[in-house]
Amino acid sequence: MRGINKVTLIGNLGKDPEINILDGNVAVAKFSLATSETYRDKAGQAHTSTDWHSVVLWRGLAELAQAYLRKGSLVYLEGKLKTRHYDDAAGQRHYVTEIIGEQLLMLDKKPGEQLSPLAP
Amino acid sequence: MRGINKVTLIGNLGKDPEINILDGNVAVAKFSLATSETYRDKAGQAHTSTDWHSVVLWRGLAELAQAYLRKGSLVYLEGKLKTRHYDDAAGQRHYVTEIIGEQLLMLDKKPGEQLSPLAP
Amino acid sequence: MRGINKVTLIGNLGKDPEINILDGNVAVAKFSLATSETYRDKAGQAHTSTDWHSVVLWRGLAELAQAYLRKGSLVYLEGKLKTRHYDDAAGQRHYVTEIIGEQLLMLDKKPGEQLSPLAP
Amino acid sequence: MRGINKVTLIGNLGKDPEINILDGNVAVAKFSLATSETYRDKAGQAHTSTDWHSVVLWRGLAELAQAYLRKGSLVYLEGKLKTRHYDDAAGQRHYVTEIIGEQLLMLDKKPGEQLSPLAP
DNA sequence: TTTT
DNA sequence: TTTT
Repeated sequence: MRGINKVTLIGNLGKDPEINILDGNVAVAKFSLATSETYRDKAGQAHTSTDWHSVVLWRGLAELAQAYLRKGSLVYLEGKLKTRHYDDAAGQRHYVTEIIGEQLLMLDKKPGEQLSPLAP
Repeated sequence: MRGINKVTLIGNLGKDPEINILDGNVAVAKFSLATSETYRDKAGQAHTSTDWHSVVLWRGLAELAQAYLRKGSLVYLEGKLKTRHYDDAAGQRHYVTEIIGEQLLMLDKKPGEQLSPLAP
Repeated sequence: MRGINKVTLIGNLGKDPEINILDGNVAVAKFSLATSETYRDKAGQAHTSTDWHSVVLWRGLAELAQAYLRKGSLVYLEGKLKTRHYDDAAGQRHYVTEIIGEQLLMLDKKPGEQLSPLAP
Repeated sequence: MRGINKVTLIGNLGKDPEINILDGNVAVAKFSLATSETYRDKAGQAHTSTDWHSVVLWRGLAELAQAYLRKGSLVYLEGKLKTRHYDDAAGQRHYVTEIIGEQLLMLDKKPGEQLSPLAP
């Protein structure tokens, strides 16, 4: 049975994306994305709660991120959830859940806007 | 700025859900959900890849899970991503990403079907 | 500026799909899909409300529909909204909104299940 | 069987929203929303295709639209599809499909931005 | 016109 | 750990 594994986020980048070029000239971009929601407590007081998401983009989407995304950029992102694991020096297993991006929309890009280059 | 944090899954429970009743008679259900996709490699060979997701349901949805979901059940689940952390005995920080369910559809429930009780 | 145009439905076919083969051997399938929701009125009485959607599938998805979908089938469908128009004999313009399917999951397909052939 | 009926749009308003106040002081807002996508033809030429959607907002969301949305505004909208019908003077039945908004995000609102009042 |  |  096939299934559905889909994530939809609208939020802001916490930092500039980190770009790596792998063997075969394949680009990978990673960044944290913050999604915020506001809610009211029982006393009617408004609060903001923020969730952070680890995003990974491959190939063309990574190149888009390198060219157009910076700390603070507002994006729409669609992708799938993947959880991988590694074992630390003490032999403890760690799990890392990432969103592998499949569609990206830049929501605050001004046409022709000049961007500062990414730190190397 | 408010954002969007939304997950949509269709998949099968790996085991019976674990139910806990917290203070104030609040029910919580946890289970792993498998989403599978099939793809073809360069040789045209079909492969199945499965992702596992940690799902948490609260209150009414947890009671639904207790009453109607079992190992193997096929469900549609909508929710939001939350990542929490804890420090292990060696002082290493671990991150855990869960999907907090907000809408649930049972896709293989037969009307009047008799379910085995959950293990205590 | 690019945008997002996405529809997600889970529901049942009202009738068998209608299949047409166009020039160039391109298959098109059309069917109505019912999505139901239950709600409670102010008196606590449960009601069911049903919406009907016009679905259009092209090529491979149309062939899937021909082979595996029948009246009553339960499906997950993802697609985009398209509104087209035509003028009737009295010169009045009519608008028709359809969902062009992009992803289809059969949710009640039994493996190896034998299906009655579609009426010609 | 309950189902899923969900629409997700990101696009721009074609005109200022039309606001009506019904009996019981219930606000309704209506507007057309354009979603655009770019694609390349076989010759590699880029084209833009636009779809128009009829959006209806009720109560609090209608008041939000009145206060903050204008022609050209960029919004994220989630809602459900509803198709209603009416018969014209010639006795022909017309169908109208609308998106009943359930969640709205303003994607280009500057904090404190001054908006021109809606035409009465 | 579907389904529970 | 699921399912087809």
